[in-house]
Amino acid sequence: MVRSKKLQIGGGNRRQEIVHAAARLFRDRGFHGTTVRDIALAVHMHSGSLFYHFPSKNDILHAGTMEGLASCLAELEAIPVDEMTPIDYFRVLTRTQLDHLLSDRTGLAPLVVDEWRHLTGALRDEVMSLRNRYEALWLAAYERLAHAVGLSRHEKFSCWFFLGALLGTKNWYVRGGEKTPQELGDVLVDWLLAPYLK
Amino acid sequence: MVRSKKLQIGGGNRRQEIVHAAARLFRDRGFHGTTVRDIALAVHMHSGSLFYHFPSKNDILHAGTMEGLASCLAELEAIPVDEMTPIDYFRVLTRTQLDHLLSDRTGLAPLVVDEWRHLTGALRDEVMSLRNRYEALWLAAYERLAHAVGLSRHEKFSCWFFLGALLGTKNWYVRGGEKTPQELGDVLVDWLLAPYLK
DNA sequence: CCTACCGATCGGTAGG
DNA sequence: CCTACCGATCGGTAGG
Repeated sequence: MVRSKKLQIGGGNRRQEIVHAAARLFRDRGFHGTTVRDIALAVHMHSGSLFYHFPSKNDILHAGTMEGLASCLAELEAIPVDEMTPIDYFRVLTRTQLDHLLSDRTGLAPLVVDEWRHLTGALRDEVMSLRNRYEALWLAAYERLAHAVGLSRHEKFSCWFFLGALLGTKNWYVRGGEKTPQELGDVLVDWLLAPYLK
Repeated sequence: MVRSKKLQIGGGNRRQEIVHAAARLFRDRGFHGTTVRDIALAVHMHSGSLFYHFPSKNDILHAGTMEGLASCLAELEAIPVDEMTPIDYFRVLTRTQLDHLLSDRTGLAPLVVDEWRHLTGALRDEVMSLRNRYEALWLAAYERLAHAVGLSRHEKFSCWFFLGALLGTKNWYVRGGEKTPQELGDVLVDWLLAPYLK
């Protein structure tokens, strides 16, 4: 809670620049494949200066992962679940998630999916507990859907299959191709639900 | 093609030991998070000795990825597609793939899924061309299935969704849990096909 | 496959 | 946030 004035005023933006630049490098080269000099160069700093903003390289990954995860959660939790049918809600959830993942305006999404694994100790635990909230949201949505349309048992496994299909898109989706991320979300939901919607 | 006698006779096993030990380290710490000294220690060598067997650390990753991918392909291509219905074939394919991925007797599977991305140049190209054969096999199987049971259009996307669900299991499957890999394969196929099988 | 070693680079720090 | 730097470690090599 105790932060220097400098950090609160001027530091905030610079911190974010560092995190976002690092995120893209981590995505392309992996966490351990990226050096602090790579990051510093990308934000036009000298490598030692990074450590004025962050205590360690690990903390940069941690900050990026937490920010990316929090922003994704915020988007998903803003969807008015109580005003929608289970099917509509699930469709909007999927669209929103895919847009977040594939448009990835901040570059942070790949940290949340993959790179966070390189964290250890307390930094990793913090990520895991936020991930639990994320998974709980999806599981609740999937179970609600399953009861509404009569999907099979094994809802826990099925939800994870679905999330695998969803997050796996980042390995093959091509931006500017024939579908926008949101349109791909519709294809995904239809793939799952087509036989139940007739 | 020209190999020293030493490599052909005694070297083969030692080479495999190195590759398999390295694979588990790459899986746990990532390619760049693993040092040649880590690998050497795991096989009770001195770090310099690795370079008697491989020209570089990259070549160890390459060898592991190619071996893992080739062995997976061999298992999948050994399934007698002509003697089975599209549905049965697809089910056996899924079971076999999940057993390969989740039992992972060699430790090479994670290289094929993730770590190969850290390769560059010709080594990466070689992996990609073998991966193309792998993807073509799955796409053919999925299309055959789709025609047989009347799955929706977008077969390319759908197949990739399915592969995402399948390969994504490695992020959450717990060995020795309530399902064997093959049983999980059945759950996965039922998840996809249940409404069409009634 | 070991011994002995190299130049380069790593994450990070001290002092301003 | 820069300057100047550190000790440790990196992937890899020469010579046997």
